[in-house]
Amino acid sequence: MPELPEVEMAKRFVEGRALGRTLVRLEVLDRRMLGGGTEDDMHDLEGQRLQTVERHGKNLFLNFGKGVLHVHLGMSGSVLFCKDRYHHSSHERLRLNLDRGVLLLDDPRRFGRFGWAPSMADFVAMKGLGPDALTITEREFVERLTRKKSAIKAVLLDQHVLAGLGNLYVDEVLFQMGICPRTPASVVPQEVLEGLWRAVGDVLDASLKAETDFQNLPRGYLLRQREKGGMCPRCGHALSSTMVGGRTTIFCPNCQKERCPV
DNA sequence: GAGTATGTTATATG
DNA sequence: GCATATAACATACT
Repeated sequence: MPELPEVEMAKRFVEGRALGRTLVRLEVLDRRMLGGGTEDDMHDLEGQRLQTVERHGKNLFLNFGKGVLHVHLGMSGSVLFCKDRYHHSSHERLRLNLDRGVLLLDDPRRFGRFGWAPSMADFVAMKGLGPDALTITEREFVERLTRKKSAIKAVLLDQHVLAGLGNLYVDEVLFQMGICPRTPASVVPQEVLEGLWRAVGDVLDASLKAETDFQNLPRGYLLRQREKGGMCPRCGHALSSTMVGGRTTIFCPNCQKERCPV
């Protein structure tokens, strides 16, 4: 589920239910998922009020004043809320008992992480994350991509370059721009990189507008076809599947052959 | 059983 | 240091 738009939805969800609420008791239900900080650090947040909720890339931060609770949803994580404190979900890993209601982190595959950090900025610096994909400037985007020799898909997936895009949305923006996923970033002309920057913003905005439901995306989006193994929404050619940067990559061999080294 | 999966990190190799 | 590939993590689903 979680790339940038899904995490942004989770942020809004938490804001709507828990902003201003006091964390009465925190329960770590799976220590294997502990990321930064110690369990004691997390318990120090008890008694504090949730002041703000922030996001950087795919990372979510609940700011309790005395530091932030960091959450990464991994491949299968989701945030749930229940009014009833006796309610349990099938794969809950972290439980935040509030003065009204309970926030749960549910994650079947346990690829997610949670922990404590002094602030979002500290966490981002410590991990060396690139700028957030939704707020990066055109200039910075071009600067960060233009000298990379790796396949452009691998560069866009690298959270140290740009934080927030995952496998599905990278395929989408490359499709929108007609760029072959294997093209080295360094051979993409500057004006095309500028267009790509715009495509990143447009695709993320469209996904948020669709509330991350692919079927609600505009016609002409690759994400609507991905499951069906179907046809290019632009030219009708059969979509291809290949591996780039170790990930399954769906693309249209007809629309995305510009400078393709394959 | 095999193959696949929206993520990240460690490790090995050139 | 960079680029690339691979495995590992843990679980669910087809």
